[in-house]
Amino acid sequence: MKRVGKDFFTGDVLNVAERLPGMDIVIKRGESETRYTITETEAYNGTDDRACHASKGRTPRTEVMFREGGILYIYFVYGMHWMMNIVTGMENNPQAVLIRGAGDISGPGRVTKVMGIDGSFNGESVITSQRIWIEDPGRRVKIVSLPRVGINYAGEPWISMPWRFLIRS
DNA sequence: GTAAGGATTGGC
DNA sequence: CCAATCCTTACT
Repeated sequence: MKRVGKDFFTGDVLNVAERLPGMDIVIKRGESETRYTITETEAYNGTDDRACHASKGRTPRTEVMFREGGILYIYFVYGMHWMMNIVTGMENNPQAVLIRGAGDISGPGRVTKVMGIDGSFNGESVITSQRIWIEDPGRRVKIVSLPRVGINYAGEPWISMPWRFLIRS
């Protein structure tokens, strides 16, 4: 079993966000497992990062981000899209990695739609879950980092931080 | 209770 | 360019 464990997800969000592209998300439904290679991520880095939901404090929605890394933070935006994040870091240090692309899927809203991810996955542990986890096949991939998308409201310097990570194709 | 706005997407 | 669509948060 190549399932990625707790030590990886309790590490710093920037390290996790940069290393996830090239690893696989595995979704198990019934007896069938589907693998999607992660192609794009973004890091949301603690209470100082004005683009991170946790910068507004510990609320019912952001509560999962304050827990120990390795669980999912799933939320609903624009009245139609689910966003999937993996919480990272230690307890009380709210961080998460947004999954923006996997396999042939481009865009975070499409990722959750194709994978069947919704609010029922919020707080679920990718370390122990029997329906979603991460595997590391040991692929060598080149990573490009760029500014994050859709967070202009956060202002500088957060708009310009190169915390979006993609596989260089 | 009310209001504003969003870590997006698809269509014009 | 802009509408869709509803949840979360802040404020009265």
